[in-house]
Amino acid sequence: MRHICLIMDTKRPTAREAIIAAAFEVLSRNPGAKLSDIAERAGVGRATLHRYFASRDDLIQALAMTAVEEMDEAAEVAMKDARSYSEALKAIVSAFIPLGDRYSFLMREPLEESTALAEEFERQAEETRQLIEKTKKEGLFDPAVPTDWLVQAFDHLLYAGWESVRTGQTTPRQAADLAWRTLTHGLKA
Amino acid sequence: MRHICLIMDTKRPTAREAIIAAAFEVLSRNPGAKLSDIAERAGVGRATLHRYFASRDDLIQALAMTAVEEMDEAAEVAMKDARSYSEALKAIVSAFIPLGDRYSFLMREPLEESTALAEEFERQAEETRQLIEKTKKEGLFDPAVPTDWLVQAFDHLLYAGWESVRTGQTTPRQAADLAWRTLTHGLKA
DNA sequence: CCATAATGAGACATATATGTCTCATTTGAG
DNA sequence: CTCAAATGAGACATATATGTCTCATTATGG
Repeated sequence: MRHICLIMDTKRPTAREAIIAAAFEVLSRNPGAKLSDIAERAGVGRATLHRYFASRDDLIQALAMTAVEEMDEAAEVAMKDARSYSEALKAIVSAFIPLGDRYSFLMREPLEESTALAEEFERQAEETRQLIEKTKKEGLFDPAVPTDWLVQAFDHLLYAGWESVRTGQTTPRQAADLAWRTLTHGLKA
Repeated sequence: MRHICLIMDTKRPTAREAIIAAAFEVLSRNPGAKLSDIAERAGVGRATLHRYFASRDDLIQALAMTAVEEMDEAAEVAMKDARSYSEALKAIVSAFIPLGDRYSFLMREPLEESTALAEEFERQAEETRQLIEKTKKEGLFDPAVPTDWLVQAFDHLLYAGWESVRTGQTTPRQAADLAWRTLTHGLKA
């Protein structure tokens, strides 16, 4: 019996996954959307949503966790065939830009406090930090520039890319190039 | 009689102004704070707050309008003795960085729709755009870089500076320098 | 000192999302 | 087919900020 349950846990195309997917869709368009909107979009009853996610915060937290996992995965794939840390960082920019329209609403949520999620955030931030440190040693960035600022600039230029794509000003590819150029060489003539 | 009223409108050290000041203080620490918290901080009753601002949205809108005005003023002062548009833009970065801790919560508010405020936003964005266009003609930026991206990068590096100051990573002066450097020359070695 | 306006305190009504619970129905495994 | 688990629909209770209103008190201008 148990092994069957385990299989079902792994391959469950509906319910929980459908709700998470619907939540991303709905909340990215309207961050204040009601749970009933999300349930409807997911094609499930509101009660079922509550069976999987006890509260709104629970759901938001699950979304954030999903985002972290997907970004981890995207980063890993992007770094796979990079020949240097600098190439890897650049590849990550390109890989993250298309994720913006799904995740950007999370920035407006008052997350925090949850230990499990906070740890993941911290870990991911630390990984970014260390990758940037390594690119510094490769000579990509001026060692005199604080790594903290590099992280801030990296993050916010990513957001700028998201916004740029969202408003139709650029394609994801263009946004990635512009963000990378800004970070490394700036925009001077 | 009327002239007296006019004078009172101009010099009113209490009530409305106190509420706005308190709202900035309270909301920048806790964006979801209750109106009663704001009223208390302002030293007025909740009813009085409602006499000046019919609804929460009204208050938020007034805060946004205040922010726009203060940024206009800060920009004007900063540009006063600039000898070029490029210098002016740089001065604006320095002038805006210290404003972050008061205004950043406004980014999380679902503003929009209000005609008067939306117009101000649009005007200010357009002014930034045109200033950047002029710095382009002075040779500060690569003409091949879309002005839209320059505006995005400008805004988001400003936010990066705000965050950097807020978390104590840098002083406002350092943040301004780093943001400017990133925008113009990037962070390469 | 007077009269008007502004204020504070608090009761009151409202709205609305949220979370809980029940029960009939459906689904899926054996 | 049978039964247990999952689900949907919807009633129900709850919580809480919000906005309104009243009235006694205070402040202020004349």
